[in-house]
Formats: sequence, C-alpha cells, structure tokens
Amino acid sequence: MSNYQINNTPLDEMFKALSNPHRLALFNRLMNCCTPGTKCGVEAERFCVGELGEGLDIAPSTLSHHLKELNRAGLIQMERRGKHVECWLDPSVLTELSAFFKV
Amino acid sequence: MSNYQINNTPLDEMFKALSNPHRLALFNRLMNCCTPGTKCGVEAERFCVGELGEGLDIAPSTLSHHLKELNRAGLIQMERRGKHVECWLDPSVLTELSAFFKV
DNA sequence: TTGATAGTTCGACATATTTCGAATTATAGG
DNA sequence: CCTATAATTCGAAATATGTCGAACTATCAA
Repeated sequence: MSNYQINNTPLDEMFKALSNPHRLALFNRLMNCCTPGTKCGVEAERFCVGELGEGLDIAPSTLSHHLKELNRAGLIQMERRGKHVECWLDPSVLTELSAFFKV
Repeated sequence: MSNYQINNTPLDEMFKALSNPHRLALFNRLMNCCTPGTKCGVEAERFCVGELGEGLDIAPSTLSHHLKELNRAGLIQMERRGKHVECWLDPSVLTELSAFFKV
C-alpha cells in the first residue's frame, strides 16, 4: 500500500491536513511570509495564532484545532512565547513535498 | 482565503483526494510507472482499474469510487478502452504541485 | 443472443470531520 | 492577587467520508 513518510509523518496525513480550505489558507499564509530561498522560522517569518486566523472568520477554538492538525501532521512548528503562540514552517518539509511530486 | 488552483481544480480538493491512504496508494502506482522525465499516459504507463486495485483489498465499488475522486480532482485521467478503463497521470499536474511546495 | 469479464451506480451504515460556544489554562501587567 | 488577553480543551451537533453488497451497464467472444 506504499507508506511514504516525511519526517516520520505518513504522506496521507500531510495531505489530509492540507485538504481543508481553512487549514490550507493558514498554511499558505506561512508559506507566503517565508522569504524564498531562506530559512523559515526566523523572527520576522513567524505568525502568532491570532494573526494567522485574521479574516478567516472562524471561532478561536476552530482556529486552534486546525493549527493543531497542521502541527500534528508535521507541517508547521508551534512554540509559546509569552501570551502568544508562534507558528512557522519547517522548510525541509516543503522541500520533500516538492520532491514527491517531481516528475 | 487564498484560492490556488491547478487546471481549474482548487488545491484543497487535490489534497483531499490524496488524503486517503487507498487513494494515495493508487496515485503512487501511477506515479511509479511513469518514467521520470518522460510524458505519462503512454501505452506502457497506463493501468486499468482492476490492475490498479490489486492487493489493495477493497471492493470493486470502493475502488471505482476512489478512482473517480482522483479523476474529479484532476489528478488522473481515465478512458474506456474495450472492456477496460485505463488510468494515467497528467504530468503537468505533478509539475504544478511540485512547484507549489518549492521553497 | 447469451455468457463472462470489467466497471459503475445506488443505498445503507459506521465512522470521521468541521464547527461552535462555554469553560479552562497560561501569561503579563497593574 | 486580580484582570485582561491569548489560546486550548471539551462536548455537542451537523455534515462528510469510506466502505460494502446488490443491482446495473458496457464490451467482447462464442
């Protein structure tokens, strides 16, 4: 049944995490704040939970749930910093996902 | 909310199609039969429905359903040929999906 | 035309997902 | 210690998904 994994997360779980429009939007925000070619996760390339959810029109509890899913799937990193929880992308995951589809 | 599309299919629907282990396995079989760098869909790089489902241990109706989903998501092509229905990948979709994750 | 093989459609059922609001936890500041 | 802000957890409800078997359609070959 093929069991490809990236950083110990089965691929299908990654795709499941990206299969919801809200979660994909959150993921996209983090992708777009990443300067191409540079390491993600730098100060300026982090968003806190509240910022990420802006304009998405979902309840805080729903937002929290979705970010947790993205995190469980290994797609984003999260870390508490004072009152906020910061989120950022793991660039290596992006690279591997890109490679997966490489013809 | 960002609305990326590839060939008129919203990205989140593509990921949804790939989010099921069975469907991902089917997709993988088609990917692996594609000679890297060459055009997919060539005679030798097609599988009929029955072949694709071999070893997956799912009912024919379930198999049919999953392939239909992959097709609806624009990830695979399907065409009747005599008694069989042949399936193959659209390489341009692969390229675009790969590009999406490109850092 | 009849039978066999390959797939699809349909209806049903169990399970999973999405979403919310209310209650809760964590932290900083007065 | 008390309050406000940020986020998470929990339980409930509505909706979606995965799966099957039975019935159906399509095609080829005798």
